[in-house]
Amino acid sequence: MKDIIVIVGPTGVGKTKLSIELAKRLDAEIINGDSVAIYKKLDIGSAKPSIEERDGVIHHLIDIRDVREDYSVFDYQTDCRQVIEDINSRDKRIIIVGGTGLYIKAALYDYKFESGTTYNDYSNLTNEEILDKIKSYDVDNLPELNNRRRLERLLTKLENGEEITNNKDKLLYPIKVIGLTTDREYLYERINKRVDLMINNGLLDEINNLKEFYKDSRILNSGIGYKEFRDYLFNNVELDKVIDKIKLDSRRFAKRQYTFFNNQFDTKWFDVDFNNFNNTINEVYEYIKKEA
RNA sequence: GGCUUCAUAGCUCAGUCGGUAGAGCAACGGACUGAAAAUCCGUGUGUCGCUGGUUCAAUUCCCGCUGGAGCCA
Repeated sequence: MKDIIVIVGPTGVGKTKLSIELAKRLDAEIINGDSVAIYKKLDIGSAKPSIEERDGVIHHLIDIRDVREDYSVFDYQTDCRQVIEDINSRDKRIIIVGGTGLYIKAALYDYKFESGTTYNDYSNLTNEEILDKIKSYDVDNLPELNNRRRLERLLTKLENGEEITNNKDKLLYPIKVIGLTTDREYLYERINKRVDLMINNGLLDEINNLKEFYKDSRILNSGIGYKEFRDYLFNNVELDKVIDKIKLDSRRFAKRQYTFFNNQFDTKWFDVDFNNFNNTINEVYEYIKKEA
C-alpha cells in the first residue's frame, strides 16, 4: 500500500486547494478530515469545498450527517477506515485533508473504542470526587481537576470496564503528513478576511435556514462560525460583535491546531507561497514523489 | 491664552502614604483515546510620556516640556 497523504495545518492556510490539486496529479481520492464538514447544510461556515472547487475529485465523508445527529471520533474512525479499505481496493491513492487532529489520529493510529457511547450520570459528584474515584483505578495521565468533561468520560470508561489503552504511537497505515503553514500574523490576517468573506458569501442566509435546529443540534452549538450566532439569533447581540467573536475563536483554534500537529504527528511543514500557489503544490508534489 | 485633569503591559485600567509594579481581555506555550471547530492547564511580555530637581532611593513628591480630554475666556 502506498503512503496515505495526510494534509494538515491551521484553518485558512489552503489545505483544501492543495489537496484537490494533488489529488489530480496523483489520481487520488480525498477523505475529509474535518469534523464540521461532516454535516450537511454547514457549507459556508465550515469552508467546505463546493462541487466546482472539487473539480471532479471524489470526496468522502462530507455531508454524511444531519445537523441534529451526533458524530464522534469513534464514528469517524469507523467510517474513515472503511473508506480507506474501499479506495485501496480500487488501487487509487488516498489523501486525507482536514484540521481535526484527533479524528485523523484516531483513524490512522491504533486508538481503541468500544462501539456505542455511554454517558454515566455523575451530576451528584464534584470534580474532586470524580478524580478520587479515578485515582482508585490506578491510571496514569490523569485529567486536570477542572476538566469536567474528560473526568466524566474517563470514569465512565473505568466503571463500565472499558479498556484504557495508550496507542498514540502505533500506526496502522503508512502515512506521510504534510503540514501547511505561514507566518502567524499573516495567517491571522487571512483568517479575519476569510470570515468577512463568509459573511459576504451568504453565511447569514445559511444561519437563518438553520435557526430552527439550534435547540437540538450539538454541532450548531459548538462549531466555530455557528455557535457564535446563537447570541445574534436569540439574544439580540449585534452582528459586528458576532463576527469579531468568530474571528477570535478561529484564531485561537488555529493556535491549538499548531500545537496538535506539531506534537501529535510527525509533520513535514511547508511554508505556503500565497503569491504563486503552484510553487507550493510543486514543492509538496516533489516531496511526495521523492520519497515514494 | 488661563484653569483643571489624564499619561503605567498589545488594549481597558488598578496601584505604590517614596524601596523599579498588577488585574481582566488579547497574546504565547502545553495537554489531548467517544462533544475535539470541544474541553482544560500554564506563562506577565513594562525605559510606569519626556526632562530636570529633592532624596540613600522617584513610576510615586516638586519645576518645566510634550500629547490627550474638559471648563473658562
